[in-house]
Amino acid sequence: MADRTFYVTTPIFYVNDAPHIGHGYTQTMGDVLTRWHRQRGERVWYLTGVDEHGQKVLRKADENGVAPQDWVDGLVEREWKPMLETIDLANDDFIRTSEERHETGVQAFWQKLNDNGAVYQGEFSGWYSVGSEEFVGDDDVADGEGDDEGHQVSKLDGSRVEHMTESNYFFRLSEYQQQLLDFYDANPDFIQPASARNEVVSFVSRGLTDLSISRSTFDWGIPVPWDSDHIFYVWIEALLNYVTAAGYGSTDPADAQRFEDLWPADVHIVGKDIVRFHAIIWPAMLMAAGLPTPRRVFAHGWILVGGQKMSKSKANGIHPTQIVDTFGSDAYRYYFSRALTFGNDGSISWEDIGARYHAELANGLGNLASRAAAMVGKYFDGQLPPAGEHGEAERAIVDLVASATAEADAAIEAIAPHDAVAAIWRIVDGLNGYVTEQQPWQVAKDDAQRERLGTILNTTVEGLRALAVLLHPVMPKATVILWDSVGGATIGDLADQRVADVPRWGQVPPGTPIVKTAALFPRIDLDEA
RNA sequence: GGCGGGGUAGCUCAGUUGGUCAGAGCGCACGACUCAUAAUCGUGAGGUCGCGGGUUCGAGACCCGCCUCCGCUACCA
Repeated sequence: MADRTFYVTTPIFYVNDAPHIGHGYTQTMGDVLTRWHRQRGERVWYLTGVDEHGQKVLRKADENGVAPQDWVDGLVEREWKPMLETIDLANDDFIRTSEERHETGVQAFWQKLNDNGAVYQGEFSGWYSVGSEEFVGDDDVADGEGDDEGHQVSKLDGSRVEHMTESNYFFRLSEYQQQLLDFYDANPDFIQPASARNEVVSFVSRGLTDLSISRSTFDWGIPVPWDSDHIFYVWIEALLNYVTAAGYGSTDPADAQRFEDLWPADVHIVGKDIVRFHAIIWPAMLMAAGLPTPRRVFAHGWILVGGQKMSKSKANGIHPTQIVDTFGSDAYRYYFSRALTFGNDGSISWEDIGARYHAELANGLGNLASRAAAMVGKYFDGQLPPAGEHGEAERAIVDLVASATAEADAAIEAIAPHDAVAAIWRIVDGLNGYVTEQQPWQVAKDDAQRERLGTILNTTVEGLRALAVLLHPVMPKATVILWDSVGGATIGDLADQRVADVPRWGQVPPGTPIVKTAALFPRIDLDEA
């Protein structure tokens, strides 16, 4: 039992666009992780949210002729919050960077750094587009052609840019190079997987330059408290969501208490494109503020989309809804947990989702639940028979559940949900094999083997009981149905079941009604889907 | 250009420190069974582990070269 809360975050996603498959993936993995920890009996806090400031949002709002706050309000309500429902996320908090709690915390944080000398005023120079009134990144500048021959232009909107210098504030990031390297050295697991860690270490080893933290050319952001002409550079305030959401900077004692309990975060789940911000800038900021650094930053890979059906609807990505509408949220969550190695790139395809849905969920787990309930119904009037003495086959199942549970738990600890699901699936396969080999339908023909028949079905139902608990973090909905089907109500709420108790046999009392429910994962005609 | 990660059965991928490591799942073929969502179980075919050298008694796994894919190489997020 943890003495403090297990705190997990996703990145806060930039609300420039609608969510796509990658966002859903990150959130789902964090959800599986945190749900599992809850079932270990730990206190858990799972944070996700959105990043709403910055030039791109402002530009998008301008293009649509609305105020930036109205623009993000619409997107968040219309797209981002509904997605949490779509993929069945059990997040504890959802932070928006335009919220007051965030602004307050950000200003308190940077005021502190300004006070202790970690910030100074300097010159920032870069390509500036007078037309669109913004600085343009070096990569977004190109040689002009035609009328713009001899000038540099912005690739974003084609407007001419000129090299300009403005006064703004800097964070003394360069002073943290050695401290960071020492930190990585002392905490080899801070950045995972190793490939991400290597990139970060080599990057920092090459030297760091100070970081510009404010902008004065536009105003969609959080004001710098000591200079109202400036707002904070979006990244430098967005990162702070992890602490502001946890209560940092609030004057309410309850928030201070909450922050004490939550911080430092146990895991920041991030995409590998933003590792640098989380593994370099973020810890340096925290060091400067005298706050503890997060325990782990875990970078997951890219999802590559193949197959016909999916690429057809590509545009700027695939919306999770497309998958959920056809296969359901459980299957969606299962697929991403199982089919991709968390931390590596992986490919998905509509065909593969369909194949795994049928082979693993419908034929594997769903059919197992179905055949078990059907036999208890047929041979024992739907009441769970008591188990007689366990034979070798039963002992093998009991051992299998124990070892698979331990293996899955260790995999979650290592942030390898794909391994956890694979371990749990050994139980599904083991039970299907057990039922087939024990041939209860044959045993049923012999009245003298009534007890033996009961033992087989009792063991199968107990196995399903274990599966319901172990798979609950991955498939919250289907497992509740399964739990009810195997009489879990006589034990308690599924969410209250502990991982550590899973291997304990004989939890469902004999006589408990075993109900054959509608198919957990009905077969789907994909030609029509 | 520099740094880093890949290229393993039709497909998606596992393969710590070199010696049952040539594997899994899916797909396919054949067989068994009928409780079940035309589901389940068993058996089998299939690969010169990107290419060429080298080290070693022995190399997907170590070294060198090459081909190819991808990521990073900071202030759009």
